[in-house]
Amino acid sequence: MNQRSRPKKTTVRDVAEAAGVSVATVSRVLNDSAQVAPDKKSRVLDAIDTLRFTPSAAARAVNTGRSRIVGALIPTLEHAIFARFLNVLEERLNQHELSLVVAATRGDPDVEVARARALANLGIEGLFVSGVTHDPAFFELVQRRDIPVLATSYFDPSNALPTVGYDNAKAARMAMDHLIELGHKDIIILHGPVANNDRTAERLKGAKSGSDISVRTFESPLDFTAVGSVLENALAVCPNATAALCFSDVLAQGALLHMPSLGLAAPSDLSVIGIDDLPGSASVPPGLTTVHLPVGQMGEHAADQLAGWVEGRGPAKPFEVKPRLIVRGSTAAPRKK
Amino acid sequence: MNQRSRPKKTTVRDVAEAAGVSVATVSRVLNDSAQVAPDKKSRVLDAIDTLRFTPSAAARAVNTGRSRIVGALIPTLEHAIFARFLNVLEERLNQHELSLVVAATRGDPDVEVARARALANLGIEGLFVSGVTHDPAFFELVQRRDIPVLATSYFDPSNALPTVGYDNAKAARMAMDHLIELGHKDIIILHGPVANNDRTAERLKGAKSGSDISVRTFESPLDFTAVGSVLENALAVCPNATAALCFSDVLAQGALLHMPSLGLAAPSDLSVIGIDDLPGSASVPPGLTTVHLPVGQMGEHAADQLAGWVEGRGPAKPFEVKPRLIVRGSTAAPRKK
DNA sequence: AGGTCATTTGAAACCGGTTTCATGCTTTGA
DNA sequence: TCAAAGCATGAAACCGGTTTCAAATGACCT
Repeated sequence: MNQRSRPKKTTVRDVAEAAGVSVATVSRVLNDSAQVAPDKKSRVLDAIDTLRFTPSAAARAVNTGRSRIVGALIPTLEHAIFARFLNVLEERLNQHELSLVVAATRGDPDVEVARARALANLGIEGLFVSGVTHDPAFFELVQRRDIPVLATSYFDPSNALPTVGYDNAKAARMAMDHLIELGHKDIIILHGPVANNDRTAERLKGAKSGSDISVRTFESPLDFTAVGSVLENALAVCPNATAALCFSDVLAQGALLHMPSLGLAAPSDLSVIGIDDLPGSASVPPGLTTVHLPVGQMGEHAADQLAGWVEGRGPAKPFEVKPRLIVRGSTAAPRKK
Repeated sequence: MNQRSRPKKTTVRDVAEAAGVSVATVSRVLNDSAQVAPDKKSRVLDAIDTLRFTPSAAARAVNTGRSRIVGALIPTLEHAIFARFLNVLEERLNQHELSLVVAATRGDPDVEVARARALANLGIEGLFVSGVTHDPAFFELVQRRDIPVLATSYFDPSNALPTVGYDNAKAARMAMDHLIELGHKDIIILHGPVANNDRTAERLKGAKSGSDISVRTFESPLDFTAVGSVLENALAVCPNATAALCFSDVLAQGALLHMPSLGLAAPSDLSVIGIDDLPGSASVPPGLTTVHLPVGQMGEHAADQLAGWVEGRGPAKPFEVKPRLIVRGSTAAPRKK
């Protein structure tokens, strides 16, 4: 009752017969797992070639207990910052001969659990997630199934989950300090959705700590267009604000693009600073000052760490990638009023 | 010699023993594959629960011959258009209980073959690729391994590969026609890398056909920043150009952002039109006129078609999603000279 | 009561690989 | 020269599920 008429795959037994050896020997040449006499080896290789034999990954996985697949739970592929991370992650995992299966969670904890379960059922050996805050059902699942989990886009060496990423509070703090050093005293913060997003929460904490500047925060969808009206509203509430700290370059770029229609110029009327450093941030006039998040580096280390973990070289060690302030044209000292 | 001390997984036999039934019965409740008496069924369910049993996907795959994994070969995750496509694709595949493993090819045919091989070795049941042009080794591989392949971002019902996507020539033609209708007669084309990219090649064909307007084409990296100097150079070569057709919104946005520094305003000095309709294209002043490519719809159909194929419901049927012109502020009739 | 038929059920074979273990053959060393 | 050690090899067990097949049970009918 096969769906596609399966043309009875050729197996190791076929190869063994064709080469006149035992299946054990075939398996040995398949994995270089032991010495086999040169002549037999080449006979096996020939048989493999002429029979167009390709070993079944599933059958191998049954024996070895290894699927060589890891999963990544990503809030959304649509944000360029995740796409860049994934790009590097996939490439690096490939070097470890691991495959990456992705699942988007839409930032919804329930979806995350559902997707995690699907990945677990698939037999993933390890899992990447964003941040350290997750549904209890998620933690129960991965613990029950004994799945190594690595948290990214977050750094906290004391967390139960090993983290590879940046300190979000510090990143926000860096942006804040830059504005303060320039002399800004009335600063508004534009941030993305904070629900179920510990990265945003950390940034808020970081921005508000370490100085006595009082800030007003405004939430905006992570969307170039939507930020326009949010910014307009924010400036209505805080007419004396001289600087806007945006927790994502998406928001910052959106702000810069919409300011002209509000009769505002950056940085003279309003300094704008972002976090991420997306491609394009350098190009949006007058050039977006931002805190660069080294997601490429993060991807490499995350891949290496999880690979090491699933290879049995011990649990992943937390690793911090350092954000870096990039000053461009969109920030300056506030104009004397 | 296990890496992680594997705590001898619990198996169907354990469950069978605990529930006092045979393994066959356990398998039956696992798959709802046949009637089993309610009391036995619940005993099995209980045993599964208390033993925290989770079936091995690999073992199942060995018997059924189905891995429930499909692959996607993507030039790069970094381009927003692919990210949007993947997002929808993944979600839709999930509804078919298929998992998606992604591999980036960097637009390099050799990398593509290598990645395809890795995916095949993984045991994927089907594969998405971009466009219909690929290395001979690629075609040999997928044919040899009998892997259903669906080409996306491309539509050509007569191609050997089933295609789900848009007609690239038509999309470019639509943009061109819009400019011509506005009265433009001197048009420059900015396009991304054409090597190993049949989508770009098709767009070039489409843009050049159907009218006697002569165009000059310029290649630019798909990069917000790089396009600035390419545009500058293009305008030096074609000082009388009144419109720029960009084969990707990335290029078009980049052009719009750099024009002020060249002393140019859109659309009065130069009309600019793109293809893609990225998020943000509406926000870049004066609003980018572009040809919307419905990649979300493409993702849904691609997922449905490939799912149907691997479920044995016959090969995928070509499906066209229709590009649509979206007129915003960046195009207008040429100024009288 | 006896026969037919549909429904549950478990023993055992099977899927396609890997791994163990005993065997026979070749070296090496005293 | 003969025992001890080393090596390549194949038979068979095994991994953790699914599926076949025949037996057992029970319902239905004349």
